[in-house]
Amino acid sequence: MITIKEIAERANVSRTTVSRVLNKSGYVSEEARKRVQKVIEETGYVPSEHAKSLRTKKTNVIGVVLPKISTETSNRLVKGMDEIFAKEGYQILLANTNLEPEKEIEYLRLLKSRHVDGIILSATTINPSLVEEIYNLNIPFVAVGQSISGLTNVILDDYQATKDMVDFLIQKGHKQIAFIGVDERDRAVGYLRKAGYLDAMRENNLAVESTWVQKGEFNVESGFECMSQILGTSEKQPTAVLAVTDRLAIGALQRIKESGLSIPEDISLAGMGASEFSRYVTPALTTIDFSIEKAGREAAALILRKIGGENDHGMNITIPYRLIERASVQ
Amino acid sequence: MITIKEIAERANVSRTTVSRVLNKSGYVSEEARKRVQKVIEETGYVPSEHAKSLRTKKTNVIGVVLPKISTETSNRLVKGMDEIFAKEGYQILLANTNLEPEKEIEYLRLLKSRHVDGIILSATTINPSLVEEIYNLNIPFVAVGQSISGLTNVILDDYQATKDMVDFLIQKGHKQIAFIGVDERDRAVGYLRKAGYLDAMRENNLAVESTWVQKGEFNVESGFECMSQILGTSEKQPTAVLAVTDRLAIGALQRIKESGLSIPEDISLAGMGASEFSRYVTPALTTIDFSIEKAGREAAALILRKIGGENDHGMNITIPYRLIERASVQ
DNA sequence: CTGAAAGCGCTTACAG
DNA sequence: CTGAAAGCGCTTACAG
Repeated sequence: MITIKEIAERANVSRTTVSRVLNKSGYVSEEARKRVQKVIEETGYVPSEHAKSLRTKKTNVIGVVLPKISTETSNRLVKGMDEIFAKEGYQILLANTNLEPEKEIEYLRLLKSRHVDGIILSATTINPSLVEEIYNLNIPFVAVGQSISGLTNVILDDYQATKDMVDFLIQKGHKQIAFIGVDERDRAVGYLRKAGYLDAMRENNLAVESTWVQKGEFNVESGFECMSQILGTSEKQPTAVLAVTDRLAIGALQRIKESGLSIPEDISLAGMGASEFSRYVTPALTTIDFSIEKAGREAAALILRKIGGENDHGMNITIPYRLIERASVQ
Repeated sequence: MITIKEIAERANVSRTTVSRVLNKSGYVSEEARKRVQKVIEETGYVPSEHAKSLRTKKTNVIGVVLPKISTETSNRLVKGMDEIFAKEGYQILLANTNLEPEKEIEYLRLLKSRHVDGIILSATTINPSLVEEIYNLNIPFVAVGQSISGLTNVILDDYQATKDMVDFLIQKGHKQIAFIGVDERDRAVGYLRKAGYLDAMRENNLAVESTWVQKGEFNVESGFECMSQILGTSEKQPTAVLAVTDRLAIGALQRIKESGLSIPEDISLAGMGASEFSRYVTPALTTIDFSIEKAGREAAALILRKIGGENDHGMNITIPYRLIERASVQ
């Protein structure tokens, strides 16, 4: 690999001068600049970012820790962040924890050792040792999806969005509403969305049969099975079902169809997340758009400001959501 | 940021010794090791990868250049790669060109300057100056999706897969088969898939009406419009339609339904790509599974071997595909 | 306008 | 078993 030393020798100047033309800093005579640029052209020399950042303490790399690499949410988040980062000359170093909690701490340290300028964490479950690690990290940090106290958080209003959706169903005349959730250790999707559902039901004086509340996982098959449970074990059949993700909702949709019931005539169905394909299933799915890309953009903008030295003292930004009404609810 | 120097001082040893316990290399007395480890624990010291790789010329980072960050194909590719890389302690540095060709060269240089150990490029359109740049890069390199001569390529058999799908439709009794493609500058998805379609038709002595061959873009709406063209302008209506991506196929599906025709009774429909939701539309979509994750794993494995010093002299690996038969074709 | 020299935080022959 | 010193490829006061 060719270095600044070789460029300097070939152009008959010092390394200092080469550095100056590279960074367009300080004075360099037109003549010297020409010679250096010519040699750089000829050799295809590219300065080493490592050596540079060893001095400058700046890498222009942001570490992004994802719970799962291949979900639509992760993708849209990364897409939103990249929109901002690309403009500012930052790149993303990916760290996929694959839902293994030990990996989070491991990757946080790894990213630190790589001297990323900042870290964005898309959090699902958070435990005290993780939070402790984050505090000690001492690197600009933003959490997305969960609120960690004392840190800067970009959050989705999981609780209120779910409540709104249930209220919407109630307004449509439904009184028997089932719920397909996920493990409550996932505070946002599991705990808060369930709380939103339960509170909305309670505030409207609607009873909740225990079989109406199912716990699934983040995939279509699980939605199918949860729906089987609801259909197979409930004394009173629900007239509407809310699933906390579109994937779960689509699984439920398959199951409802297979049992010969129609949507929305027999059962109304709603999802959450506004995944791309939620509008292309039949019937199109009523869902919540959480504006994940926007969350990504906000997180990126925030971390850039922190890197720029701004101290926001642990502010929270809540991304607005909207309810998308489609044919699956009547 | 705390450095090896400080650890050495606190533990009352030399930096050399600290380095040795860090890397578990050379001899260190049990006593010294204990002292050093204790100090590391206490301080939360993490060695700088930059300084390290400045010496060792190794970063354990692979640059991945993607044409678009938020497509299912990109995601599955990255997922496959990450499965392999995570095991071997490598991380992915993302570069999203957003389909802007100038960005490819720019990012290639940037990745080189960051001393990534290797680069994987998911290529769509390739132009001579890009290829030239790649040759000059002099870094372990693997291309996915397109075959670039002289390089190591992981390719999908776009031509044969499309031909197989058309043959399958013909075998089902179809003679009037329409085709929704994309710009042929995209060699794999645009050019080769179209060639597969045309050759299959010709070899079976089937005429192709010019209005049956439409060119769209990579989204659902475009499939909808292409289908409108086919339905609105063809003298003979096709009895089957093949779209080169599932997204295009789903757009076509919407359009066919809107015109009051049924699938597959009136028109059979096939897509390509086996996107997650292709099975959840109604009717479920017949499609080609290209095993993108596997392509990602193969690409990752290949680049690791190249990094390990193996010279494969520009080998090509073709990933097997399979046709998934579902309800949308009869 | 230019360059010698120090320093960023590591690793690694080399000598003891 | 241990450490002094050189060196990786840059940048940046400082001096001229």
